[in-house]
Amino acid sequence: MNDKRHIPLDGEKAAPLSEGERPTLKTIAFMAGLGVTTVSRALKDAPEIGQATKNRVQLIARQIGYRPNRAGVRLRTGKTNVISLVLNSQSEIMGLTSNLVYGISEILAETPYHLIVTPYSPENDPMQPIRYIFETGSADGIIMSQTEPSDPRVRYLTDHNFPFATHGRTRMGIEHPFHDFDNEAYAYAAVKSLAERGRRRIAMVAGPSPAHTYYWHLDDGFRRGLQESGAAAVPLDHWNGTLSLTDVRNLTEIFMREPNPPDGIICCTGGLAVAVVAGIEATGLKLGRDVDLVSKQTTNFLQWFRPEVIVYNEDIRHAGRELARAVLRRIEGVDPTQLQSLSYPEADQGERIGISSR
Amino acid sequence: MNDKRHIPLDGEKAAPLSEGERPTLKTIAFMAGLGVTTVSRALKDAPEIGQATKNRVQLIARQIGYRPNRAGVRLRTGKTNVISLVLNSQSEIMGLTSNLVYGISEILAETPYHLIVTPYSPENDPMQPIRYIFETGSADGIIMSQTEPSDPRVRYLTDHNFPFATHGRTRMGIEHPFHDFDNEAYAYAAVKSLAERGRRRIAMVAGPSPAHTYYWHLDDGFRRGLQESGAAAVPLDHWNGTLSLTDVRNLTEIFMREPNPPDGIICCTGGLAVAVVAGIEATGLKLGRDVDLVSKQTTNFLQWFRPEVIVYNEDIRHAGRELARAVLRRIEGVDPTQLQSLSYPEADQGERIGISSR
DNA sequence: ATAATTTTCTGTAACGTTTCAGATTATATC
DNA sequence: GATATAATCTGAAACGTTACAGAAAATTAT
Repeated sequence: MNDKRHIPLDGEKAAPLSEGERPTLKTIAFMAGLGVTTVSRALKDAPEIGQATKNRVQLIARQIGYRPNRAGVRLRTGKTNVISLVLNSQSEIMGLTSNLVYGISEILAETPYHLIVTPYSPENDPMQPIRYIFETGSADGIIMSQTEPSDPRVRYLTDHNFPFATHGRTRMGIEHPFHDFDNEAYAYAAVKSLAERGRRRIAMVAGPSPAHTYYWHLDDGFRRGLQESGAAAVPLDHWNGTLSLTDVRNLTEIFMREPNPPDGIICCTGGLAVAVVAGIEATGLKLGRDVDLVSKQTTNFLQWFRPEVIVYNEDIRHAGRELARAVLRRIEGVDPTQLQSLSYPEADQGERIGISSR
Repeated sequence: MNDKRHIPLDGEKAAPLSEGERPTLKTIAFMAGLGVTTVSRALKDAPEIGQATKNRVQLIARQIGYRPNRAGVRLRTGKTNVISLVLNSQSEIMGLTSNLVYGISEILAETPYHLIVTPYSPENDPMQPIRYIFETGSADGIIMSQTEPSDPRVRYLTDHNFPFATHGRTRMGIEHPFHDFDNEAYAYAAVKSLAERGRRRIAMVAGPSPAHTYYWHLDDGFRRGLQESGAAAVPLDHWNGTLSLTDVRNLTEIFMREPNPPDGIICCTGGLAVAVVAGIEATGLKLGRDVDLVSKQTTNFLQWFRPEVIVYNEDIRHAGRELARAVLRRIEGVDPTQLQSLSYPEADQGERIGISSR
């Protein structure tokens, strides 16, 4: 079979005398005595290239450490091999950004994709980075967080058929890839664990964001839990959307001094829990005795802070992995309904590891 | 002057009938009745283009929302307009990654640069991502952390004259751009504040990384502080390099139970402080009474944890900004010695804001 | 008015890749 | 042995940009 090599005559093709230069298809073509087209196809295992040739070309490519020029591919095909992570640079739940980044990177590391991080400050329009990426075609897919029940970004990208995945769900009748923590299940479990401890008057500090979808899931789970356990909800009025932790602490203090304070509180982030604990303790009440606190955390630290806090963990790194897988598969054309996943609250085992000290 | 427009004849040039397509130089050239070369130059204010033409071209470009195609520029010029942030995905000091990213992004937002994040897992060779970026030319500059006193990455990039900036200094006789927190000043200030409170036997938990440069700076400041204040160092033997926080807690407990325990401890990260406090309290000793603790933190949370801890802040977002500015200027050819900066410990004001609750 | 000079503009080529439409060679068919 | 068919391979063109060398027009000098 095709054993005769095509020996190139001297000067038949411009010899790429590239010493130290990065090898290109031309380099390989020259070395193999083939055309660049053939090489290009051989490297991607095209069926119209002979097996022997493919092996030969691939061997050469491997030997000289050929790596396709991203700009060349991108210019010709429009494929960027980039995933863009778009997030709000303000609202940092402890370790959220880093773990998302690391989780996504774990998946992308085995692909040709690079990860571009595109933060936007809260005073800017959240649509702006989205439009930019779409209009300039600077990524093949987008991962975004801070999802809202009716999210214009989701509408825009869906309308334009641009691959994306959201951290969090929407409620707008559009099927799209997402990964979400099951906050309904969390709030439900939280109520149950309080009820188990005999707590009957329960309040939930759901974070200052009824704008975000998770608020409603929490609320659903909260209600379901109350219903089943027969405990009463203690409403937190006037806790508007833009509270600092200090505000939360002070409000908690006022709140706990009112007649009939709650004996169980549910927090949706570790940050809130810290502030709420400070407020509780300012009134002289004692955690675990007078009042129990359940909190979700994304980084193992509440146990160090107050071991009495009942903790559920949300694994953000896992979310990052799921989101990365989802966009990649969406880019491949997989149906959005196949790319929706939830993760569930993990009751903390009380292990005191996790905040890396390095 | 030059008022006569060059009116293109019908069909003189291939009319780019691009409806909905992204505008390119060709589009503008067609609209302006000019050559693409002229347009290209007009957009970058080249001196050989008439002022009137420049204005006209720039107006058109603005109107139709022209944005240069990154792949085109990159292929032609080799300029990627990308900065790569290379970091260890394991060693996460609270909020370090996110704040670095946000700080860098703040600066890059006003430039054409994008930020690619390239984490590497600790089991991989730290040189690998560096080589990849250099060999594939996938960025114009690198920002990296986890700097070591004799850092092979610094040597490699310097040898290859590739722009970079490090978070942390080296001690290898190479002048390179860096930004660093003045750990010497911090350790010194920490000793002084302990001495002020009458503490005489001081130990330092400098983190498990004598491999990293900052360890030595801490040590320098520690010694200087002791010398000036006449306090004694309590050595921490057998605290080897890979301790979990639980290990730290347990070691602290053992340590504090030995005869003549320290009455002042200095921690170099908030994570360590948490574990050390837990160890101290396990022995029944009381913070602020029996022993004082000074810690550095990169996120406001120690005050919430134990208000007794004496806190100094390290502003990582600021570090990100400085590092971004440094690489950018290095890319422009500015001398490395001009691109070295330090930031100084800020004694905490005790404000209880900073952990965003959103 | 003509030549010399400056100013302003232009087409071509190249960066590295893939797609298209063929071209060449080998193999099978009659 | 000629022809059809399949299997391999190929050059040219294009993606959008910039560098180069040069052309055309306007201005100045003679």
